[in-house]
Order: sequence, then C-alpha cells, then structure tokens
Amino acid sequence: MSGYAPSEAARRSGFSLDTLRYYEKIGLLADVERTAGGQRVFTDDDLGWLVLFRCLRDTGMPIAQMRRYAQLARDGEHTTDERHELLCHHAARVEEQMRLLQRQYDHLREKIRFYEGLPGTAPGSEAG
Amino acid sequence: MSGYAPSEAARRSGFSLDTLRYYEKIGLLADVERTAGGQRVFTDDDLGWLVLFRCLRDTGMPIAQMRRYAQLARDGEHTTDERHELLCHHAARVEEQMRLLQRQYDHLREKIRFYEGLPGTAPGSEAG
DNA sequence: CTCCAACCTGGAGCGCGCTCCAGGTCAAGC
DNA sequence: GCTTGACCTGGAGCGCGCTCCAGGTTGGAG
Repeated sequence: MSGYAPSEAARRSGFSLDTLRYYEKIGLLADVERTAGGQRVFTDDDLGWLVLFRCLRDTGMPIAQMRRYAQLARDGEHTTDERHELLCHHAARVEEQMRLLQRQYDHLREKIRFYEGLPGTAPGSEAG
Repeated sequence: MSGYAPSEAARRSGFSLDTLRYYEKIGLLADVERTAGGQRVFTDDDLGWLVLFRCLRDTGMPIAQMRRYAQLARDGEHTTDERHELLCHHAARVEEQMRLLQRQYDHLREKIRFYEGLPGTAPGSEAG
C-alpha cells in the first residue's frame, strides 16, 4: 500500500521529480521519509497532499499560501478554523476567476462569430 | 472621439503605462501615433486592440500567440482564415481550462465541506 | 516665460515556479 | 561483485510578463 519510489510518486501525482524535490525543499511537502541510503519514499499521505496541492495550484493559489496551509495543518487540530477560512477565501477567489473566464470566453466566442460572418454583433472598433 | 493620452489609455484599458509601452515595444500593439514631440496618442482603434488583448490574456493566451494574431491582422484580409483558426483553437483550450477549473473547484468545495463536519465524503487520505 | 507633472528611452531587475546541471551515491538484476 | 539506471545534493538558470529606474524631454496651466 504505502511506500512509493520518487518516479512512481511523480507518475501518480503528475508532478515532475524536480518539482517533488522542490516542494519538499521549500517546506511545502513535509520531510519525506528516506531509505537508509537517503532515497525518498513517498507515502499515501504524501500522495494525498500532492493531490491537494494540484487542486490548489490548478485553481491559482500561490505557493506561499499553500505553504501556509500546510504549516497550519502540521501545527495541529487547533488550526482547523484558520484552514477552513483560508480555503473559503480561496474558493471565493476561484469563483471570481471562473466568472471572469466565462465572461472573456463569451467575448472570444463573439469575436469568432464575427469571423464566421454571422451577424449577432457589430464588428465594433476594428481589432483584427 | 479619438486621441488619448497614455494615462487615459491606461485608465481605460486597465493596463499600466509600462505595460502599454512594453506591448508596443514587442510589437504586440502596432506603432502608436505620436505628437510632434514624440509623446504617444492612443486611438480608439488601439483601445479596441487592448480590449482584445485583455480578453486573450485573461483566458491565458501567451503573448507570443497574441503577437502572431496581431501580425496576421496587419498582414491583411487574406489571413482571416488563419486568424479564425487561431481563435478557435484558443477557445478550445479555454473550454478545457474551464472544465479543469470547475473540477478542481468541486474538489475544493468537497474539502471545505469536510471542514464543516458535514459528511458527504470520507476524509480520504489525510491531507490537512 | 516658468514650472512641473506627465511623458520619453534603453536597459536592468524582479517574482514566480519551476527546470537543469554537475558530480556523486544507491540498489536491483545479472 | 559489477553494472546501470534511478536517485541524491546544492546551486545556477530560465521563461514569462511585466516593472522599475535614471536621466532627459514635453507641453499645458498660471
């Protein structure tokens, strides 16, 4: 069950080996277990964190904030409120991001419609 | 109607003065008109381009591709097919981006639900 | 005519998030 | 035991998209 070689962890998480090492180096991923010889062994727990990091990264959270979250989690149960709040704030930002993306996507579609000769919109100021 | 000072163009477009100069320098914005003394005068047309650039930028198009699009537009009418295609490809990428964002947002919401003690999900591997 | 805020230029610098490298170590298979 | 590919470290480098700076010019208000 538990105990993945770096390459396996990379494959499963979708992060590169360098990124995994980087995440540990900057203290995002807590110190990863090692073999006697010093090679990393990733646990299911580590993998769980990586899934979370991918989620947060894909939704645009800066690394500094992920670090903060991870640190809070390491600090123990009494930080759950703060972690909850952090995620809620982030979710609100993601919602805003989704609205903006949708709006600009609509603009883009309008522009494309213009190229397809369908009316629907006056060309507006000429920009390509 | 036409003829905006740099600060006005910045205000209207939401780009900084430095960014406007940068966009011209790299050939994204075509050569902007100047006063006798060399100060920029932005036209409605320029503003139209800036609106488009904001749309493309907000949807994640790299500057190199925006440049390509702008160059095609400058090259004339016979590039409309290619421009259309470029925008369509981009729109497809944006759709994928929106799906990913939605998916990860759902994950995030699930995580938040977990903090709120509502069941709905097993905690899964412990990651904060 | 004077002033000063807004503008100009070329070029350096930055913040982010990795990515790559050199030079060395580890460990599984033969 | 030897080979070989995966792994280790510290640190430099990169690509993107700006952002800032110094030192000089412009141009509208008073």
